Amino acid sequence: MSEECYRESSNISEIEKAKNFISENCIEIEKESEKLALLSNSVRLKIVLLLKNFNKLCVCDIAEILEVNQSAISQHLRKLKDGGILNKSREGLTIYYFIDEVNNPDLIGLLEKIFLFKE
Amino acid sequence: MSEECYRESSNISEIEKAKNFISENCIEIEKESEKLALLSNSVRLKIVLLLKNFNKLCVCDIAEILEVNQSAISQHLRKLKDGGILNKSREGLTIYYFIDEVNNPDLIGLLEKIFLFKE
DNA sequence: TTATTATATTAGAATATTCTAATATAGTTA
DNA sequence: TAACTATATTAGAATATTCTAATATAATAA
Repeated sequence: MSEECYRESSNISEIEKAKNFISENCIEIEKESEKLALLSNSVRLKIVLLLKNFNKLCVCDIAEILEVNQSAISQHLRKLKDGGILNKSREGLTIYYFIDEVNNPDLIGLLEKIFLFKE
Repeated sequence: MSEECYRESSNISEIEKAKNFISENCIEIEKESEKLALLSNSVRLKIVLLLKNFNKLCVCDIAEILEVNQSAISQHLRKLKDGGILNKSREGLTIYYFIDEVNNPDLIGLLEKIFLFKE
């Protein structure tokens, strides 16, 4: 697929540099886009922000706070956990979710960068 | 939809606080999740990173660099522009896209926060 | 004017996401 | 043990996203 235009390309070498930049960072970029996709759903973003502010919460509390049903919340939590953003711990029947800060050393800072509002 | 569990809720007032937090910030959270959605597609994320590093690029250069066809690139660029992340300028036949830094004062910093690699 | 070039738009197919409803699982309690 | 509670899983409907192919638009050049 040759998409190049015919105009005197101002900078063939710039394009080469750009191609190298992409091929060198492609895998990391794709990984990052997947993490961003986890945060790009507003329910999931709310869950992560809640856990940032309230430390840990159980499934049914999250469902009540967000007024979203338990099955949907469970499915979102699973995605966040599979994506390495959250972890969970059991206390009897109750399962608490929390941000996996070990796996995401920059997440809190990132969220603060995204959200300039103060809580 | 009452999703609350019957266990002695450790902290009714915490849940109230959490509900207030969500309702106070709901609109901003939804807006941010839409911005994150723009960056959560790997082709669009690559476009933004390219424009961060190479200042401005035309549609066909981007298509060539990313090896994605022109129509798809145009459609992604439109989304990024509609979302306020990019702007464009025409020079003859060629249309250059660039990051709208006025509208996104924190975007560059955010991208640097996301990508710890150095280019 | 006509042809050419770069970009934009559109329709629709293929795919992915998210929710609901139903059911399963696994601790807990009687 | 059986009943109950919190959470997880599943199937599938509704919706959204992304790409391809075809075509349109707009600036330029002949």
